[in-house]
Amino acid sequence: MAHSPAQTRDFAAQLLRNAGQRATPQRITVLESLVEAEEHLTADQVFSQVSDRLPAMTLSTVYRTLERLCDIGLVTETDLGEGVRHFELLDSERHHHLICQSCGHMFELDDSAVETLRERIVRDYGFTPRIDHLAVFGLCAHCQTERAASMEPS
Amino acid sequence: MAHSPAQTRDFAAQLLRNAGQRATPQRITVLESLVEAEEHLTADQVFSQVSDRLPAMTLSTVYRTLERLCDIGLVTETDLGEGVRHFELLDSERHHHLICQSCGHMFELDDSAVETLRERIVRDYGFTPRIDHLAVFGLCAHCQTERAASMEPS
DNA sequence: TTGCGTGCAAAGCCTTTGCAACGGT
DNA sequence: ACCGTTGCAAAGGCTTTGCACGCAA
Repeated sequence: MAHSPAQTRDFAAQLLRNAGQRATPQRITVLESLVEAEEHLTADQVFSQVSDRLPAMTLSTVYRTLERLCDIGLVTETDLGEGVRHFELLDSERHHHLICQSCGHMFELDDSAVETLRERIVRDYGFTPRIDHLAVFGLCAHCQTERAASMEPS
Repeated sequence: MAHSPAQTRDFAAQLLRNAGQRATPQRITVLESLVEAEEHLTADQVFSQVSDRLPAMTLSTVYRTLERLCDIGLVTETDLGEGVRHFELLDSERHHHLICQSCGHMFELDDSAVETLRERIVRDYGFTPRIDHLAVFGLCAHCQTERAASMEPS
């Protein structure tokens, strides 16, 4: 299932060149770290990952690279409401998150749940939504029963 | 339809006291400005509004007040993806936004479009979502046709 | 009176930017 | 060789925090 390191690097370099971008080691490695992560990372997390292989890497380059990757549609940016942006590879496997405001736990939300919303927006508003990564806040089942219990003093 | 200034102030003070909070002029005026705005404001916008009436007001008090108001459920926080947080009164009139990534224009999205999503999350995940204010990015009808046109050179 | 809330100022974080050196193509 | 990229360092914008005074209850 997984690719060998070399394969991933070549793959990343190809993606860049196909998009008409220069395939610099920095860009390749940033992309590589997102491919390997298979989940959303903050700029800082990308930076630590990449630093291991490119000691001279800087945070500003990470930001500039991530911005570029978003521009060419290889990466999406999501705000999980923590005051930090998250970045992830934009592949066909869209997924979303349910975030419990009480315990902070995160659950994956299947994209099929969002499909209806997407269709209605297109149909009713002629707007093409780009719902790549939704973050929905609320209360998880566990915290919900817990909260209900604390309200029954008897 | 609209309330008189005095009514709004009393209303705001009541809301605070009912929630077990001290009704200080600062808090009342922040709440008041959100009631009058009838839309989402940034902390800074609230600050300018309130400053007119309370010259000694500070931004940090605005932030502390807004945080408190969110905690007690009177206000919601939304991230419209501009690196700034927006706050608004949480009343029954939920509304959402479609934001065009090309022209930046914002359209209102009716809450009914989100109802299905809300129901599915409850049904399939036992999670109680709090979708008070959704921001959906994408392309508006206008920019869409424009983009399509620019891709037909003939 | 008794804390909680506020003003002020400073710090903290994440992110962006200017500029000269560097390195893909 | 050329022009886009990078490293470095500094600035920038939004938000939070410590502390002593002031005020709602």
